[in-house]
Amino acid sequence: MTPSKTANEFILHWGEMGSRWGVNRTVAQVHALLYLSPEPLTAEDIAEALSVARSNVSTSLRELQNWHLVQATHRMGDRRDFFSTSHDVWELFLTVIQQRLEREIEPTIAVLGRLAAEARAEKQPGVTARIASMHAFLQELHGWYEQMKGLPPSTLRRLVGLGAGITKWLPRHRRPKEER
Amino acid sequence: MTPSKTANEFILHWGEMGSRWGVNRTVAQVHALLYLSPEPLTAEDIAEALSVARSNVSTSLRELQNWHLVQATHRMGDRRDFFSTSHDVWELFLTVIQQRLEREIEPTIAVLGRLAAEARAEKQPGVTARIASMHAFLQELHGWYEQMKGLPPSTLRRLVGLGAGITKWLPRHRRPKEER
DNA sequence: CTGTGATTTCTGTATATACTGAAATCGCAG
DNA sequence: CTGCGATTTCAGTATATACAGAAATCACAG
Repeated sequence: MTPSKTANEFILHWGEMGSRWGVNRTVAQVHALLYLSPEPLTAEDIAEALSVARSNVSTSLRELQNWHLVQATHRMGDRRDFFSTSHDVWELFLTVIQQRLEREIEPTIAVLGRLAAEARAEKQPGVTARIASMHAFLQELHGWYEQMKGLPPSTLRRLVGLGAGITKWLPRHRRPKEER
Repeated sequence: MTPSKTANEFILHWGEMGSRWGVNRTVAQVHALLYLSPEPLTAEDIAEALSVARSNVSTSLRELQNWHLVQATHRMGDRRDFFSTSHDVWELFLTVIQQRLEREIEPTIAVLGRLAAEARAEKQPGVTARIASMHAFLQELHGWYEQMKGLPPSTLRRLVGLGAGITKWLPRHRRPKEER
């Protein structure tokens, strides 16, 4: 299972991208390999294709499974695990967003809520205001995502396709409801 | 300029978040400190507040300036640089998005375009299709952003505020319940 | 020019993380 | 139970990156 030259370049680039976004290079490479592969691969296939230790692949696969990006499947009469990932880019994207929200954004929102209260108690109006702004911003973004993820994928794609064009369909600007 | 206990917690959390997203911890902390500070700070103020070497602050500030997140200002009769960042969270967010697009997504789109062509030339239909899907996806997302960034901030906020509610305004397309 | 404070650059070191290879564990067949 | 392939865990090592402190540079006042 030696990837072609092109596949290899893709995998290397993806690994590079991963590490820039806080994802372990090998983890990203494993995912890229599975994404390109037409059929599920064993851990050993992967180790060989990427020239990394078997144990390293094992860890990376577990990580990818925890992120719900990779699934293990089985074959009759074969005790090995076969790993695969979705080929639907939108699905992958939404999974990553979902996970990063759950693991990082939601806890951060909780912390900021607490810190805003603390700053208020400490009578630090400036700090309070800025922490609260950040808190409100993340909540807003989170709420937006929560609504979006409920939409059928086709609608989602359509919205992205429209781009700024959606403004055409909006009713004339009413004063936005400002809450405290 | 010793930050209060709450401010400190905010800064530490932000540093932690930064490193999860591929941003140097100190860089993120410096930005967090400036975000909370009511007025511009000197590099020395920052080094003291964060207990890091002056040189480290210098490097981090340069990085933040390259990202257009921090600006240097000056005061009459004072040779030192004073550094500040916007207190507008939306503005900060859009700046980060813009920069990451320019530095990472756009180059990636270019690479994927080339790789898709290569794979096609190599007669690898499966690989070609998957690289092309990824390429198309990133282009779509990029195009969407390009259109969105042209909108006035007020419209942008309004769209986020609407969330999935926008679908209510879309013409001629099957959607759950309700009619426009 | 010279001196001085501010700032940056540079080099070596520390630290966090990734990674390997070996050992331990698992799960099943015989 | 025993043996064996598959997988995971673990401990030590390697590597990449962050960081400190010293040296160099800069900018300007006198």
